Amino acid sequence: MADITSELLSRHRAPVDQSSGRSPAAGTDPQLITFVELLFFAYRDFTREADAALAEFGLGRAHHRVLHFVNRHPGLRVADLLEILKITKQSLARVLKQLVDQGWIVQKAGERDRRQRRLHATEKGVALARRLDTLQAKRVGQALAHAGVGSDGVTARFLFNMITREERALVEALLPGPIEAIAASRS
Amino acid sequence: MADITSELLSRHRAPVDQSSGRSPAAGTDPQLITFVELLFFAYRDFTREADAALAEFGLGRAHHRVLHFVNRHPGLRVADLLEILKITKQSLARVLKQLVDQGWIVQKAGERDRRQRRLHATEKGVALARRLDTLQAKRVGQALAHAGVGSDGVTARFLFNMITREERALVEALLPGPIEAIAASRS
DNA sequence: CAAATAAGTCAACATGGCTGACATAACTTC
DNA sequence: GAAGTTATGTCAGCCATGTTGACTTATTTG
Repeated sequence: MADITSELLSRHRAPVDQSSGRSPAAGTDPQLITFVELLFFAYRDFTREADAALAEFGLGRAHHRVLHFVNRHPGLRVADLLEILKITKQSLARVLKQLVDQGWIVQKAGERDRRQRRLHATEKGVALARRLDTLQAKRVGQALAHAGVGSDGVTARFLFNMITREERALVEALLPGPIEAIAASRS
Repeated sequence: MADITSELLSRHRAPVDQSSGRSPAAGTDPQLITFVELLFFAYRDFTREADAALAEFGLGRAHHRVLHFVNRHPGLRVADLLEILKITKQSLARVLKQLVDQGWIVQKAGERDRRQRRLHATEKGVALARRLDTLQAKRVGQALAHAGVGSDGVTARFLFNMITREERALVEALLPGPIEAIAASRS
């Protein structure tokens, strides 16, 4: 391996370009762009382990998202999933059908409204969801542990405020409690 | 609109399921799973505005990523982009070709090594990159401003530590300085 | 000069988004 | 009870963006 890495790693001493600098977005705090990049890299790696585990079963990231939220919220309806994931019914149907056919999720008609298909993870589905959750929770836990004083509160609030304002109430309703309670709890 | 939202929003009072709780991943701090979900929602919305702006030009998220890093690091090589984005040469080639054909990016043969195609954003490319950066930087800036005491340092360290350990040095080399300098600067 | 490297290319395929149109069952309203 | 609305499912096709594998070309390096 000889080696891209060496050039990238040595950039501070030997920049790739004569001008040596980054093009700043005029009017934007250049520091913020660094956070934008960090978020890209963080998410890139956040999903990689789970994706690899899912591939063992021929599943993809879309299946993961559905299984995750169904496991977290037993009895979730299809319409709820559409709100959460912001995808179309047809996109959801494709992965949901596979999850049901392969025995990860079961559908039960709603008791009050029998048009509804309340979704539940099967035993097998719960086991997979837990395995994936554990992978991602470990990464998050490790990152929080090294983030410094007040990391839980700050991180919870930061991520929550990245959500589009109109969506925040909806997300908060899915969480175990108000965001401020979460921000305060593990600190 | 009558209305999914109402059921989701009322979950704390009227849970969808008799058991009323979430299935915890045994052995995993259940609070951490909340952070996993927050990261999903944060990223979901982080990308939406920029995606919409890109659609005006018939471009997608993949184009954005390439344009962003080329703009940030003028003279970047194809091999560097592959390392950063973790995609294959063929995937990159497709979007890069479009960006070059449409005049967002130009390629210049390397001076020392004429096999290289050093990439640069054109004036038009810089303008678009800035516009997108500004959108995302504003969102991040707003989220940081409401995240509480020490938000910059904690968030920078949190996101950086979400990156796979082996990749961190590479990312750090792309940033304007060591992560600790970034974590310390805007605090 | 031979080998290694940087980049590009062709072909085929998978995943997961999208639109539009239509079907079915069950609930709600008049 | 008929008519309208709602929850869900489905067919068909398209697009963006990822993948593998095989091969080419130009250039640098040993």
